[in-house]
Amino acid sequence: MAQLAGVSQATVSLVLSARSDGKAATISEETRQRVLDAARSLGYAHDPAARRLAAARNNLLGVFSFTATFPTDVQHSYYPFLVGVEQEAAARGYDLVLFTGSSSGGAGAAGPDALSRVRLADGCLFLGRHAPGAELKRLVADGFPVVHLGRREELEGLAWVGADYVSASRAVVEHLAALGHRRIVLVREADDAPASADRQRGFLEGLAAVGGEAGPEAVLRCADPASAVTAERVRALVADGVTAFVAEETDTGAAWRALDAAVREAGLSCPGDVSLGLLGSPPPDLAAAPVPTGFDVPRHQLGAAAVRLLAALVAGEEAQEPLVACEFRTGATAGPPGRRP
Amino acid sequence: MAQLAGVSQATVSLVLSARSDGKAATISEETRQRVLDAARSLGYAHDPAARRLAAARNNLLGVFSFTATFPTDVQHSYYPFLVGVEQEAAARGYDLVLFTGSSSGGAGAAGPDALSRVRLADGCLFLGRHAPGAELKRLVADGFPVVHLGRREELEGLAWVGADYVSASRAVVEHLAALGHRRIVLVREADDAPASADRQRGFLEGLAAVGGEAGPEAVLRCADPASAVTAERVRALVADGVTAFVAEETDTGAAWRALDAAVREAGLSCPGDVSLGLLGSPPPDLAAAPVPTGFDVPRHQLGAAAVRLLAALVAGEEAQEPLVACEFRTGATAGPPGRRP
DNA sequence: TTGTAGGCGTTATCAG
DNA sequence: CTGATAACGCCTACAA
Repeated sequence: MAQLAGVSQATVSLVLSARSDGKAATISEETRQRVLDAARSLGYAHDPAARRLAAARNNLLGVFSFTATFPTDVQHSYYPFLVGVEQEAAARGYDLVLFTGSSSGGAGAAGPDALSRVRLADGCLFLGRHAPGAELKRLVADGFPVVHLGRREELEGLAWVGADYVSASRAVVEHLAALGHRRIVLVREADDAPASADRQRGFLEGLAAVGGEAGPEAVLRCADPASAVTAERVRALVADGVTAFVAEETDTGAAWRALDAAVREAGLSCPGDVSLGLLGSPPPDLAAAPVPTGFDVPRHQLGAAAVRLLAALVAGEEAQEPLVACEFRTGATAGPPGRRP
Repeated sequence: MAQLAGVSQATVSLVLSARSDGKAATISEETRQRVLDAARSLGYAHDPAARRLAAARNNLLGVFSFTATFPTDVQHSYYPFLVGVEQEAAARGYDLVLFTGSSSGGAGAAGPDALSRVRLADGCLFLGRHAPGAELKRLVADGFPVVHLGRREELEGLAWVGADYVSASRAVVEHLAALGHRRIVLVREADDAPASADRQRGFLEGLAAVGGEAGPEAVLRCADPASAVTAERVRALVADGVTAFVAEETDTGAAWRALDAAVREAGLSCPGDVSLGLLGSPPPDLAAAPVPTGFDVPRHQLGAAAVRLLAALVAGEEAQEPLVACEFRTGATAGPPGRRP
């Protein structure tokens, strides 16, 4: 302890914690310097564990992901989010501690106290849709600041930030409508993720707003897009008056892949005969193809927004707007409706 | 606290810490179950901070990198190492805590206690060559388990793991020699990194071992490879009897780039007229080119080895072999010496 | 086998 | 303005 070197005992706490604090006048300059010198010569530093134990702040923000943080398969990693998280945290003077969920490989990860270690930090950010509700609930019930990255409304009181898929999807439809399209079909997968539901909702809203036909036949919900969305199917729909298709983005990109393949196989030219929209970003392996009209999820900004919210919670402030706007991408797959064959 | 639910008070500590411990006979099965049940129903879990403060283990391994952990420029990130680190940590039942060095953007990062927060964990792994010696020294002096990823012998008592560049470089030279080369030139940059020194040493050792000419003219040390290694230079050397070149790998890949460009510009065919070796892996943007004869740094394994060493230190065991072997890559840029023009 | 007491390093409260 | 003192939650003897 530094008090041995100086003369005081827990006065050191005052001078050390009030480093750049506002209330600096509470201690005499002399002892202050004495303490500072002693601390420096001893190479003294706070013990973060003790500091936190004593109900103080750590200046640490936790990040917990339920899949491996550094997957060998770099495909669906949270890297882009984490970039934003790290930048915003740095900007706000917070340090990051990343808890890897996959660690303790099946042992601790599954255990009931898998999440307890996040209490090392002042608050924690959760990534991934597999966050166990019960544990999160307990955390927020204990008053521990928690933010979930991704819409999560089932859990009462759980703060979250998410992309505004509804508005973004709607904007894509409106863009198509502005080009003259009225009969537009959404291709989506069968699984019921909030992100899918949001996109469909935005799609239907957009359709309704522009006076398009928003009946149930406007959405193609298929368990296996590859086999459901065939060339004949597309040809038939086009013959029936459909002039544009939009696909939802998923991990696999199955809907977009199927749509793309079917149109190509049907011998339809893309911006010419039919217009295509993608409710999200194309899978990396299709990035070389003509860039799809659609929108990009602002992953960096989402990460940053999550950190902002978490910082607010830690500081005891109120939550702000959880939705982050997506960025419209003009792309090259949408044009005026082709003449019906 | 769980004692309210059960009947005991710190007995809970015994049963909870002896979870899968060897000495299980120290507590009666009945109270044990009672405590366990109470803990489960209350959702109780250790407070990691308190646990650590009480001189116990956390089961947390720290990772500290001095550059951004998630750089926007994905070029020189530690990602490949971290993959290995995460896997090995998971395999050993450790959880990972990643401290981002760049956070606290210039404020806390530079502060004297920037490293103090790693004490939250049972030990810490340091990545990057900018680790401040003084702070590391203090950490090891305090008996805190520390492992540095990358050779670091100047700091007495600092444990480290690194790639065996010497042997790997030597192997490349010996491969060339086996093909018949005797006059080989090393192109390296001027800056004095341990990794560069190691490669040069291995190069010279190899040359000496095969009876090649290992004089000082065998290594081209240039501040700016691009301007120093020109087509004429290469042509002159070849005319003088040099049949093979090797370049060191660096962040920028400048040496290899320069060599590659110069040879091409000199109108020399690569496996035909001259053989080329790369002491490391090619930069990503040159990965499409014919794969260079050389070696790959086993980044995953390095990360894993670092975790193993750190775990050993935490457990109070002794350090093991710090060097990890690189993997020879046959490649397509080396063949028998061409006829001298 | 279990409960009791002391201490880990820090902050917060409250007298001097 | 400063110095005691009591938590914070847990662990490790030691005593019952």
